[in-house]
Amino acid sequence: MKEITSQQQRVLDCIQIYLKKTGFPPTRADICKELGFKSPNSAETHLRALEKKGFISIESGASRGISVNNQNNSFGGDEYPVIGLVAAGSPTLAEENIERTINCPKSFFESGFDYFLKVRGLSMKDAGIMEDDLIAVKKTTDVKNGDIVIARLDDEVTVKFFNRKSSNIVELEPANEDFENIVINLESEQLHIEGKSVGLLRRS
Amino acid sequence: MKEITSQQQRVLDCIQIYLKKTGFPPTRADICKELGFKSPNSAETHLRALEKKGFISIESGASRGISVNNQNNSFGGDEYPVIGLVAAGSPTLAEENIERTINCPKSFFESGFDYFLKVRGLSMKDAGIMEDDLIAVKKTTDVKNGDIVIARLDDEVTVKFFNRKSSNIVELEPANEDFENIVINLESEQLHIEGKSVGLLRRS
DNA sequence: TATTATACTGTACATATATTCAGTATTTTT
DNA sequence: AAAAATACTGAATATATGTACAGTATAATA
Repeated sequence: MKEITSQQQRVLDCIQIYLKKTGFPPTRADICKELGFKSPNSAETHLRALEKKGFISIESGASRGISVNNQNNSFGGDEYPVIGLVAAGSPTLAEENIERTINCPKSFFESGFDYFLKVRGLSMKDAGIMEDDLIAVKKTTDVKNGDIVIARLDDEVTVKFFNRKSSNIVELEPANEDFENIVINLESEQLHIEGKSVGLLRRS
Repeated sequence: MKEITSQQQRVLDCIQIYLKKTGFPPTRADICKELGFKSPNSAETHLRALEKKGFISIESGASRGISVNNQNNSFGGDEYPVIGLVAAGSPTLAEENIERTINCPKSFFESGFDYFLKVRGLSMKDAGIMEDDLIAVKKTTDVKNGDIVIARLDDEVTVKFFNRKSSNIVELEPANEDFENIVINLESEQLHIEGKSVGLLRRS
C-alpha cells in the first residue's frame, strides 16, 4: 500500500462518508459535486490512483462499482486476530500465533486497533486486567507515561504501565503489589514497544 | 413494518449477500441472475414491495440506489443501549436511562446479551471490573452461585457475586475488601435479579 | 533533462441501469 | 365475488454512468 496524497485522501473520505450516508457508493459525478470538481474525469483519475495504490477496488463497467478495500465495511465488522501472550517471542501477526479471530466493528475502540492480545497472569490485576482478558492493541510506538503498553524485552513480552523517568530510563510498572517494577536503562538494554492498550474485552 | 413474504426475504437476503461480497448494492439484473428471474421487472416489483414495507429504501433514478434500512440483521451489528448505573431506580431500558448506544455484533458475547451497564464505583475491582467499564448484561433470573449479577434491592442497583446460602438466604458479595457482603433474607426482603454479566467492555 | 505522477477542465459516447407498459396467473383480502 | 397483492415474462426506452480522448499545468522522480 503506497502513500496516499491529501487529495486522494479527500476522495477516499468522500466515498466513505457517502457510503455511510446513503448505503451505496458514489458516482464520479457525485464525488465531483461533493468536492467541487468540474469534470468527472477528475474523480476518475483519483479513483484510478486509489485503485492502483490498493485503497479501493473498482468493478469495471459497473455503476457505483467502488468498494473500499481496507477493513471498514460499514455493513459488517472485521476479523481481528487474537494473539496469545507467549512468554518468549514477540506477538507478531504471523499465522502460527493467531489463536482465532473475532468479528468486531473497526471503530469499536476509539483510536482504532490492530489485534487482540490474550492476557496471561495477573500482573495488571489492579488495573482491572485479568487472566484471559483480551486487550485491544494499537500498534504504535507513540506512548505516554501512564499508558498501558505491550513491551518486549529481549524475547519476553509483557503488559505494563509505561513510565519514562529520564531520557535513558524507562520503568515498566505492574498493577499488582506482588510484582516489581522493571527498570530499563535504554543505553544498555533493548526495549521494544509493540503497541498500547486502547481497550479491553472480557467474555465470561 | 408489515410481514415479509418468503420470496421478498430471498430478495432481501440476496441484496445483503451481494453487498457483503462486492461492497455495493446489486442492480435489478444482478438480482435476477442470482435468483433465476428472467425479467428485470421481477426484481423491480419485489424491490418496490420491500420499500413499501420499510425494509429497504430506493433512491429514484440512481443506479444501485438500494439501501437496507434495518441494521439488525446477521450481516451487521446491532445497536445496544448503554445504561448508567444509577443509585436509585432500576436499570430499565426506558429512553431516559439510555446514555448512548454501541454498535456491536449480536454474537459478541457468548450467550447473547441485552444491554451494556456502565459501572460506578470499585466494589468489584478484584474481579477486574473498574469504574466506567461496560458490563454486557443478559436479562435473566437464572443465575448460579459465583455469577456476577445485576441485583436490585428496593431501589438500589448493584453488581455483585451471587451466592445462595440456603433456600431463603442469598449473599451478594463484592470483590473488594473495603466492602462488605450483603446478606438478604428472602422472607423479609425483596431481591430482584435484573440479569447477569456475560462480558465486559472497556474503552480507554 | 526527460519522464512520471499529480491535479485538474471539457467534450463525447457507448452501455449499464432504472423504470414504464403490456400481459398472464395464483393467492389473499375485502 | 370483486379487488388487491403476489409473482412472474418480455419488450422498450430515457437517462444515469463509466470511460476514453484531448488539453493544460505543476511537482516529484530518475
